[in-house]
Amino acid sequence: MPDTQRKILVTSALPYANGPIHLGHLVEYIQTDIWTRFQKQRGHHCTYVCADDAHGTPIMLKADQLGISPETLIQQVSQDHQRDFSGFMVGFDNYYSTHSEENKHFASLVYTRLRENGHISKKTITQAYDPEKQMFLPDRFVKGDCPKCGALDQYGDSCEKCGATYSPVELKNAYSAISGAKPIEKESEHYFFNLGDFEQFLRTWVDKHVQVQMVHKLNDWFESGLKNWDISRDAPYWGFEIPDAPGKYFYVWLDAPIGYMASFKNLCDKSDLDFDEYWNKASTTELYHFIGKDIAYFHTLFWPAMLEGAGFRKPNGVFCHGFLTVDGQKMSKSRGTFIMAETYLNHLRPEYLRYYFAAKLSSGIDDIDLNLEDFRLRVNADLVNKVVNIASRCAGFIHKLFDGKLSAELSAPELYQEAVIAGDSIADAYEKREFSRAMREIMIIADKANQYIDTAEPWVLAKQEGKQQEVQDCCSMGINLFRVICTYLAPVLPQVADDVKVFLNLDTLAWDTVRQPLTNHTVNKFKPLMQRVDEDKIAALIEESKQTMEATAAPQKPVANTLEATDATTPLSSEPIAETISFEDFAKIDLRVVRIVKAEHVDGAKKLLQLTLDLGGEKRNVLAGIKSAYAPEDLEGKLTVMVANLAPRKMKFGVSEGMVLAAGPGGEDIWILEPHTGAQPGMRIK
RNA sequence: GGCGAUGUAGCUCAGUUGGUUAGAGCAACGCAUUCAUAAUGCGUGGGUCGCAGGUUCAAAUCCCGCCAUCGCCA
Repeated sequence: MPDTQRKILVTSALPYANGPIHLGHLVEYIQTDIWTRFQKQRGHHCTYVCADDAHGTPIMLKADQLGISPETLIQQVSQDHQRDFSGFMVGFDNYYSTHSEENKHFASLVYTRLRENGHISKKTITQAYDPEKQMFLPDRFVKGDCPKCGALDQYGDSCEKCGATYSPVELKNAYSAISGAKPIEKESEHYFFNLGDFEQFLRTWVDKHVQVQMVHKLNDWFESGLKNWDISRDAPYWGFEIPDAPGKYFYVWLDAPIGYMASFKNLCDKSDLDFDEYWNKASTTELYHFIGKDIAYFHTLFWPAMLEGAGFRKPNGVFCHGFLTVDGQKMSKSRGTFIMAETYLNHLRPEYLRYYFAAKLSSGIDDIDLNLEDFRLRVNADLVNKVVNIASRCAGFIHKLFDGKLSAELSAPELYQEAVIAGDSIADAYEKREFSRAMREIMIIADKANQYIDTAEPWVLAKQEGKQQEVQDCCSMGINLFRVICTYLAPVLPQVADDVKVFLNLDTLAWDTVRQPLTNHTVNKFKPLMQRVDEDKIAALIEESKQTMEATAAPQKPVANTLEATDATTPLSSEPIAETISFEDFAKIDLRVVRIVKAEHVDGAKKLLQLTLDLGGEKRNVLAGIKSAYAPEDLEGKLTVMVANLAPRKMKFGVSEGMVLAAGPGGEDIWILEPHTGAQPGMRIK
């Protein structure tokens, strides 16, 4: 038991209830879960709550598309989410929903207190309105042509082609993404939370409660001025109606963080936890929120200001983490690296990923990369080859020669002591969320254990007369070190921890129990605790991810209620087949197979790559706008197709002598053509 | 375009307030070993610390510029 038992409430951000959990989400839940398990293992009273974020326009519309009620949708999604979390051994003490009585109560309570304290104001604003569907349209639900560059079919807030930002009313040929109708402008009175009232409070609060990297970013926001926050939405809206304001609903982001309170309240009603003890203004309990850096604004400004304004306690810390990339790039559906939690679990054990994330997570906000090859090698080397191996190589002797009984004394007490002392630094690393440091320090103990066994050579002693005691001693020593290591790894590897308890015949792996080594103690027969990550399983995972994404990509397009505009997203409808041409017209275009011998970045160019193409003798320089989709090194050596007789064109960054053929809407989604194997540079395509 | 973060060995990352020949794990290579899930141990090679300047007796570390990646904003 620790000297003083802390009371800690921990949350992860609430996942949005309109889609499945993927590996990107899991960085956060695994990080939080490890930290929570660590606190519990240390003897603190730690409670981990979460919930589905179940309100808002996207959910309303998705339910509509599917022809089900929002209640049914969020019910189903909640089940899927909880299945996935439990599959990854994320051990919430309570998992709830923002669509709940408790949340309605607290959202209203927070709001009315803010209003009573003068922090709510009203203002009439003009927004895009869908006359057919009779609802106001969020920016993302208005589509049309970019007013700057004319790119077709862009969202109402910004252009993906040229990056321009604008308001939906500026779009040319605007249409509602829901009904296809042309939006009109309409006025409505909105309710605002006066964030500006809290500037002084926030400036000092932020300094002490969020990571330094985040403070830099927050300073930006402070300098540009805190704007009042629009917290109301007009009916029809899927959410809670605002008290004394018929037809006005709380914006989803208002009641989402309040969901932390609601979930905890729900747990209090089922247990002996006291809500007020944790949430009263002067609470001495601790409150921490783990979130992604993308939602920092809500959690480091709006949320503490709301709590302050409504007379509740503020968090002790808001911990931001970075995003997940896979093999160095954003998760990509076409590459099969957009991996759903469920898909992962069809192929691989959750603890592999838990360990890998732990080995890479720090307290900072840097993105972390899941490099699949590194993942396999790292997990196999550390967990199986190093850690599990220790037990595996000692257990046989103990079991066969000594009937499972460990020696009465440690043969290398100083080494054992070293491992116990290392626990202080490891605990410090866990506490500070420096998980990568913790894993590194644990592996040093594992290395030392293997070195120890190598030096002791029990397999040699076992063959010698009168050395039985030494065999038992050194193997007992190995088992003892193994126990210490597994205790330190327990927050990361819950299943292994449970299995180790059975093997070692222990009923707890509480942190401090390692101070007392296992002597004269009988252990059970050893069973392999973990298999290596199989290369084929990873390949199968990627393959299934590709297929799943292809399968879901199609039906996700709104089949919806009406109108032609809904299928505007198919390639054929957004760009109809061009006018018929004669064969002679086609024959004028000289298409050739080429090899990309060199591909490099162009200084100063945002979209272009410079390609050196080999036509089988002749070389051409081509500037291609494919930088957003390809890294140069991925192209070199590959074959593709170019228009060889296109007139050279002078561009800002040089002359382009032709063009390569590619398809796709742009951005990451550009695919260049590649001939089947056998084609040779210079061959004409006809 | 503005702001911020990042850029260290093939891969993943450490590198405290500037201070000897820049570290670890994995991978590679050599040797040893066989108790262990072809595991382990010892050893070797491998780096213009993104590029180019500057400050300093001394720079991966501080300053300026540029490049790349990522994010936020207009």
